[in-house]
Amino acid sequence: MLDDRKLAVLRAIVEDYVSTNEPVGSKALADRHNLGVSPATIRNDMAVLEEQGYIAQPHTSAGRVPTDKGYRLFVDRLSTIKPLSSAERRAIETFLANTYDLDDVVTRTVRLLAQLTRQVAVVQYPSLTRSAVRHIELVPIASGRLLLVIITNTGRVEQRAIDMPDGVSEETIAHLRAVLNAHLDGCWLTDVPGVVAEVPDRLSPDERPLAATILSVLLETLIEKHEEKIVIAGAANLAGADLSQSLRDVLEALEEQVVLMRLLGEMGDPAGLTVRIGTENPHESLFTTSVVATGYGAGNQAVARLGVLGPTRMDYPGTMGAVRAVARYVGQILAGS
Amino acid sequence: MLDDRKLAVLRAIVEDYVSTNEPVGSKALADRHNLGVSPATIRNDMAVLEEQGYIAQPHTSAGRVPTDKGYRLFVDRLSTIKPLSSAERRAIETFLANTYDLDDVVTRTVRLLAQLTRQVAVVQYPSLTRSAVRHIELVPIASGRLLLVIITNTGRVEQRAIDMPDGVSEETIAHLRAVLNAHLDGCWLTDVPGVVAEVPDRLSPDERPLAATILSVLLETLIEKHEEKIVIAGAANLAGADLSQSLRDVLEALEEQVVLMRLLGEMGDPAGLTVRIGTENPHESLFTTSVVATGYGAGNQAVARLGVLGPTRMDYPGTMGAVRAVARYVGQILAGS
DNA sequence: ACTTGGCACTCAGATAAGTGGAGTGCCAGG
DNA sequence: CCTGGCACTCCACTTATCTGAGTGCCAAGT
Repeated sequence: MLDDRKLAVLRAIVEDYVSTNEPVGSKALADRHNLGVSPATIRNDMAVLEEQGYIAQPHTSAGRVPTDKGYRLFVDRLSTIKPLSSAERRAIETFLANTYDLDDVVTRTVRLLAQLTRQVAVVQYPSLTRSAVRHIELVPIASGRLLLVIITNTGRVEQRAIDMPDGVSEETIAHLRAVLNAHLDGCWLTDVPGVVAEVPDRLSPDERPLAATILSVLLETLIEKHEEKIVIAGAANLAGADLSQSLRDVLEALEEQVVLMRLLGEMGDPAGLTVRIGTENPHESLFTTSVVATGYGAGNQAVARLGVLGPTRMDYPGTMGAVRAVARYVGQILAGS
Repeated sequence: MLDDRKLAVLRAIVEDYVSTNEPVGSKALADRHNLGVSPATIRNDMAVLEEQGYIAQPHTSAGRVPTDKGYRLFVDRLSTIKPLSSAERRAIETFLANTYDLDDVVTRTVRLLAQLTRQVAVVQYPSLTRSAVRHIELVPIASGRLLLVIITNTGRVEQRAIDMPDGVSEETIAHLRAVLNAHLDGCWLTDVPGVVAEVPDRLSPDERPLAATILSVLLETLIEKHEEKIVIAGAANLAGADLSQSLRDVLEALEEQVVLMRLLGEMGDPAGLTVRIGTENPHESLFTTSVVATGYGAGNQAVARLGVLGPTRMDYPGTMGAVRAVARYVGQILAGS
């Protein structure tokens, strides 16, 4: 129902509007792109596109602007992901070279993405589910509290403080530590719940209450809290873009962990790029923004997501290229360290 | 040179301007505050205040607006820190109750401050210098790397990955771990450098290269990196305030660790409240903002700083009250856990 | 059946002009 | 030293007018 030329017109409208930020008219289109037809013909095509809901005019007798539906079609069928320039590749490499640890990788990645796309970058910490327990440490700290530290083979460290009943001896703690490590060392996180269930059998009755507390905290930390941490950068880039929605709402949404989680999206297609446009977003404050996200992780195992958020009027091919490239590169780094 | 009434006029101008965000004129002043004199008299006083640089008019025949110098005088001599309402006190307590660990305390504190003051809150992680080493862990992770984990008695956990030469045995690592803990357990961080210097003597020659690497990373982590981490919240609150400076610049400044550090200020007067107004700030992007900061820490030992940033047109007494109250409360929590 | 030039029409945004009113400075009298 | 009065200034707001980019539609051309 949309012939090739109409699609070409839509593509041209999206491209022009993205680059100029002004409603684009039939004459301008005919001039800038050599579509081989006159403005009048383009007007007819635009009328059809508008009727189908792909474009709209801000007011009578202004040019056309793509709708969310128009961007969607553009992304799905009319654009090819733009590979990075060599300068950009070099930027990635220098930015991510010589990373120390996971925190370091994540922090640099989010800044890199923000800088590369000139938008707001969002990076989720790699999930723990693909990693294994490397070591568990129990350390008494002041005033009847115990610090539980879990170290994984991906270099991630989780910590939680636990209230401890009075009169627990150093020996008890040492024993618990030994037992926990004996059972859990090398254990895949996905197997932890099963293994944990067996632990109490190896303990003397008076150790069990404390052990129960520790184990429940341990499970909670590893299983439930395992995907919560998200980091953002480049909020300043929102100031330039004119969100019709009040900027404040968007900034507020970005400070809510919960919203951020949903924004990166369920891991439906972990590896592939996800693009969510305008009202496709899960939160009303983000109806004038688009999100380009993808999974990433060591090798090709996607264990977390990263992406960028910007106005719906964004350079999709470029942004998608940058997101994909960064995800791949970070994957290599995670695999190699 | 400024008699009492002129000071009262200045105070009234600041208060009115802060609450209305509009230049305040002589008539409005006479109406809203009972200064006991006529608008004409106030006009004369205002002329003097303007000549001295405490207030200014945006244009002829508009009301007056306080200058940075005017705010400074107001803060120094004309205002008393406003104690919190009981509702606010309750908010603090519920917000900070049942905190798990240091991360938790800091995260909640920064959000609390942002919410309480409706401005941007900035919290620096407590410095390590007042704490002692509780435990040191060495954990081999994938591909020739070693994870150094340092746990302090304040519940803080630091981690760094270290490249390891090939062929280091588990026993070597275990021995190093034992030696390190034997020497450093309970050691005040300020004493660490001295103690570290002695360690190599207790090691066999083939352990020394690796040990040297570990020790240098350890020193670096504890001593140099110890004040870097800063957390902010409430950036959305900037959207409401109309910074004459482009909002973008301020947001950008807030993403720079370095700027944030200088913004909280040198620990000149660690305990007291510091107020930095407009051009007193260290960074040009922040010339239209003010910062209210203070030191905080377990007990009355100030080991880090926290504060808020907002437009120069801010409610100084209220903000100062909130900052001071939060700092005190966090101090109690840190001392008690 | 599609394309094209022509033409009347619409409407947001810019420019110009007019008006109201808040606020000032200054002066002369209490 | 304070006060009321008065002339003056100038921003902010409203109204009026104009312009031009862009459209929709139609009739003629291919």
